[in-house]
Amino acid sequence: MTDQSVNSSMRKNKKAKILESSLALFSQKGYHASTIEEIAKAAGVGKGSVYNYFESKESLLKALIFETILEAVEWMDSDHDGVITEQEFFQVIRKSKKWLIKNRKFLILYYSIVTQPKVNIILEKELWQILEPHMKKAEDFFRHHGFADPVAELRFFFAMLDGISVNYVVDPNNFPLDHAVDRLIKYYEGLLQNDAPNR
Amino acid sequence: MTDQSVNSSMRKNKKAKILESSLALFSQKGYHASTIEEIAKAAGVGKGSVYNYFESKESLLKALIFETILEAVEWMDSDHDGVITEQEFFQVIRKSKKWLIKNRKFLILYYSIVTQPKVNIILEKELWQILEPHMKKAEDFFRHHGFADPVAELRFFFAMLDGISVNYVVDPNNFPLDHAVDRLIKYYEGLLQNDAPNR
Amino acid sequence: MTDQSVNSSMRKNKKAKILESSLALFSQKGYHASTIEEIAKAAGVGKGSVYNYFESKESLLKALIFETILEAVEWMDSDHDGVITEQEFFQVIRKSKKWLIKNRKFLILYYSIVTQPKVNIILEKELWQILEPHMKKAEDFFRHHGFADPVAELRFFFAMLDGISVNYVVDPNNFPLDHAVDRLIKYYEGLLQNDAPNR
Amino acid sequence: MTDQSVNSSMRKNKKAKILESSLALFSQKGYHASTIEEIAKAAGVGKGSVYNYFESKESLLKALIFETILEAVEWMDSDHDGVITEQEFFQVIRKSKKWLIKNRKFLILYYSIVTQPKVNIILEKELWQILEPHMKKAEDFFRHHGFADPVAELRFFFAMLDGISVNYVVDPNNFPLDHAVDRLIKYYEGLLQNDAPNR
DNA sequence: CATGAATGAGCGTTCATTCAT
DNA sequence: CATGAATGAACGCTCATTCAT
Repeated sequence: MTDQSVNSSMRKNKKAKILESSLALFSQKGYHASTIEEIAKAAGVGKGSVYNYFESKESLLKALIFETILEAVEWMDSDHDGVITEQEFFQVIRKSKKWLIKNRKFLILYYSIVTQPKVNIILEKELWQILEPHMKKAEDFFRHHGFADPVAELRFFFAMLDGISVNYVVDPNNFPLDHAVDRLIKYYEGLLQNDAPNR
Repeated sequence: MTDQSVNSSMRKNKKAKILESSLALFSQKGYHASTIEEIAKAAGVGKGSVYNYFESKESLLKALIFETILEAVEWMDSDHDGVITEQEFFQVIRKSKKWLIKNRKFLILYYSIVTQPKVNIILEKELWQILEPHMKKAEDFFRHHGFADPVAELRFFFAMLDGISVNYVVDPNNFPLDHAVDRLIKYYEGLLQNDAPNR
Repeated sequence: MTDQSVNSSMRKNKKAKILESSLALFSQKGYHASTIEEIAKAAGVGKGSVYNYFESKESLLKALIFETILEAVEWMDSDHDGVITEQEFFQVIRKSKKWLIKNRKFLILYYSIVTQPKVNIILEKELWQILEPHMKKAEDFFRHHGFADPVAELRFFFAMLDGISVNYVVDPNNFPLDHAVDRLIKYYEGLLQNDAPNR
Repeated sequence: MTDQSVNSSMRKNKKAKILESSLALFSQKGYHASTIEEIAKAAGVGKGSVYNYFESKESLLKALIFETILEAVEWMDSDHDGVITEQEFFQVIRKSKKWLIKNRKFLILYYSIVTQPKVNIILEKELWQILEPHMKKAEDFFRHHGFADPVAELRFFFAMLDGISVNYVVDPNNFPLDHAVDRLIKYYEGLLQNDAPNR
């Protein structure tokens, strides 16, 4: 057992603890309803300390989101060769499921933020810079498989993932996640093997 | 119709104006970030007047949501015979698209609310009472078409709708709504016509 | 049975009803905590009507107080000959007791008002004009009975009455009103019959 | 003592300053008519600071009342032997006078509060717990002096004190406090020395 | 006169942020 | 860096008062 694996609350650094407790609170009560004092208390630090690590409540939110997004991108994109194979495509879906389960709290927060235009605009630009290269690769994947409109195809694909995702995070105990992911995989298996029609 | 009844701004009654402006603001800035004063000003009424029509900010939110949900249910469920035919099923999808476009603001609000557990709990129970009978009918539809797990099937179906919905409302200018709806329709056409495999 | 004796709520005029219900509410919840709307509702009239009879909430309060004070003065001072006899003096005490019981609500209000300097100043002057002549007569009573400082004597006498009064109105069920009034009467009987010492 | 500890206005701690200024305002304008902002300003602190020391305006009021009551009980009851002698009884009266003068503001507030049933109920129970043991002792005093109804006797005694008290605090410049206290003392001297009649 | 919808000043309270220690 | 007392802008909400009907 390495030193880092010692249980969370024991010796994580303060910044990480603050991120952790703010994620827990934001996802549970919402961003506005969570106070800096609660976050600090949950992180086991003083209220003022939060401001030693983050400029403001809003920048804490941003940091939280980017941290997880970057982590996710990293995690998904294990192969950096710039091309997505069919095998990798289905791999991503399966990985998504695991990631979804692990990052439920984050996703709740993410969807509640992303649905607020005023807030969304702030994130949008920066997020896009991170995600764009990966999107391009995914577009190419659909393009190379002969889809007439790979951009639309990609957005539809993400819509399906979002649909599953949002339903799972909101109701993790009842939503049939396995069933849904299976359906999605079967769907794209059919679509990709198929000769032409749906493209 | 007397002269006084043609008063200023289109003579919509105040309650309706308040609902309208609060929907606009809630969907744009979020529930918490919108203030009663803004809502009142946008509705062209005094701050205190809001409280002549709604008990509190929260009850205004609730009213807003239930009003639209009930309208939607009514609108979707034109045929009250208790059974959904295949034709009606595809009809619902097509109607959904129109409703989505018309109720974009509402949906933004809805998704931002539904992803906040604390708030969600308040709505959940009451909403469920309204929606349950319709869900049962939809379940029966899948059951009668030979699906092994109609409940899961239904949730998957709604996940797909949610996926399209949430992507459209967040980015209406770029999301390929028609493409996505077409894909969805084709998918279910395949699934329903098919002899067995996917069920 | 005369026409006026028909039960209160039946055909009292509106002004009287408003005075009645405001007294009930003011004494129960306090002046500030009672709203015009409550008063109006309790009086069975519209909110706006209160303003047809009284200029403001404050003037309603004033009217309430002066009305009862004048009534009380009238009631106490049945004999207008300008002189208080010993018999009349004890009569007043006994009458006070009855009045106390009848006007408990008023007295609660009165004491809560009189203990607020800012408010009290408003009343003080006007009240004094009403009460002064009667006070003079009472002073003379003590003076004629040989008290060295009739003004102080009078104030002490009223302090005793106030003491009994405030204790009774605050706790009418437990305060031994009869006992207290008896003590007071005996005390003054002793004082007045006595030859000299206490004066 | 460091230099910083001699800060501005006498370095009374903030909580004490807030209590002081709220007492001044409550007694002058009444509880409801005094605002937190005024209190804060008078105490030389920010509005928000009041809430660092007191949960709410109401709890500030309660703190104010209990603080003084407890102090008073302590002050009056110097001898804790559980028995009141005749000498101590008269001592209490004389002490009361001094306390009255010192705590005029408090008493104005106290009487204005105690005459509002709704508010009174909140205090009543807690106050009673503090005062009860002392009342019992006073009851015993009257009992041991042969009074037929010591409970009533005690209440009458407090009524007399209240009468003097309320008249003094409302009109401290004109009310003949010394005269009244003398009268009261003489009265009880007579009553206690006397053989029997009045008991 | 009677009414109650409309109003906005003003309240108690919250909370992100600052800063002296 | 760490802290939490101090702050005041800003909020939701109340209610005395007005006024069109």
